[in-house]
Amino acid sequence: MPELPEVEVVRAGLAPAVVGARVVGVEAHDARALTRHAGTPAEFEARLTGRTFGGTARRGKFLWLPLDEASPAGAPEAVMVHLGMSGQMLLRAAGAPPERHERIRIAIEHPDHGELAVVFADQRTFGSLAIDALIPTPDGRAGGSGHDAPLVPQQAAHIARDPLDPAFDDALFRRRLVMKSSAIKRVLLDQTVVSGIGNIYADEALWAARIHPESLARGLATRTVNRLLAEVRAVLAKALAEGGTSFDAQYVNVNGEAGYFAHSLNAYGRHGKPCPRCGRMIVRTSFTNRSSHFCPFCQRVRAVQGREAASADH
DNA sequence: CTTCTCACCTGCGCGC
DNA sequence: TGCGCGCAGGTGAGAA
Repeated sequence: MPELPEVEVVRAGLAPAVVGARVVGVEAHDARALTRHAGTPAEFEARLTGRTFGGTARRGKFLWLPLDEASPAGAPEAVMVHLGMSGQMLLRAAGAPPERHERIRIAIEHPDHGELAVVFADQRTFGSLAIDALIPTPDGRAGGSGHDAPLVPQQAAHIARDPLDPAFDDALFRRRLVMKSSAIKRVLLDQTVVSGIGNIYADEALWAARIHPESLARGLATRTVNRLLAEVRAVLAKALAEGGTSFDAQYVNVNGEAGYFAHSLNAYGRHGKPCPRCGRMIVRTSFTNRSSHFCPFCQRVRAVQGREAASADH
């Protein structure tokens, strides 16, 4: 369940069960679920057992659970989680039967809630867990949402802050857009420019801002970029409030429940159906091994290559 | 340097 | 029923 709202639903769901809980057992069934982890599955199990979770944090689509105790070398660490395309973090009763596509099970003991199982299940195995070092943020601000520490996992340090992060720098985002000679949709999906946006919310935000996905990023007027950023925030916040987007049982919260934002989609997956704004057909085009969905009438290409330099400053 | 393609996987729904 | 094909919410190594 991969974009920002879905990952945030998972983070918020894990927090009450995990913070303050001690790991009493780890079973890593599948080494593919540890592709981001430097050691072996056995080493992961041994290193995590006995540790205590001190919080939950998220930046973009990266989620991490800081550990109370430092590493033997004295460095702060966290369990880093990336859900990939199909990962799930599920909370289950201790000893619950194996989930479909279960890859890793972490048995925990919480002072208030007793024994529980945290299960990482993942059909396509693009997601993974890792024990990763926490390093200081360059700006000294909190590393992500949900936790105050100015630390971020090494593996997530190259990712930009997400648009719902209070420390997100709008002016920096605008400056970086002006330097990009790519289509705006490609830039929205570039996690080093702005994190948390994936294929669904990119299409939704571009539809809401009435911007063609192939518009040249550096050709957008400042007011257009500001409108886009506002729509990105609006669609992410609304999707979060509705529990995320679920098309099937794949994308669920920690209790296995689907979100209902799929009912609020205006463009994504709606090709051949009328645009909710103008009534003309939404189209689908192929885009980097995936699809873009947009309204060709509401979303025109304005920023034509070769003309953008003259009109970029507003 | 920047930009872009492709591999990494499993499973589902569709047309034949 | 079965089979092949296209498609799916992401990422990052390596090529251009």
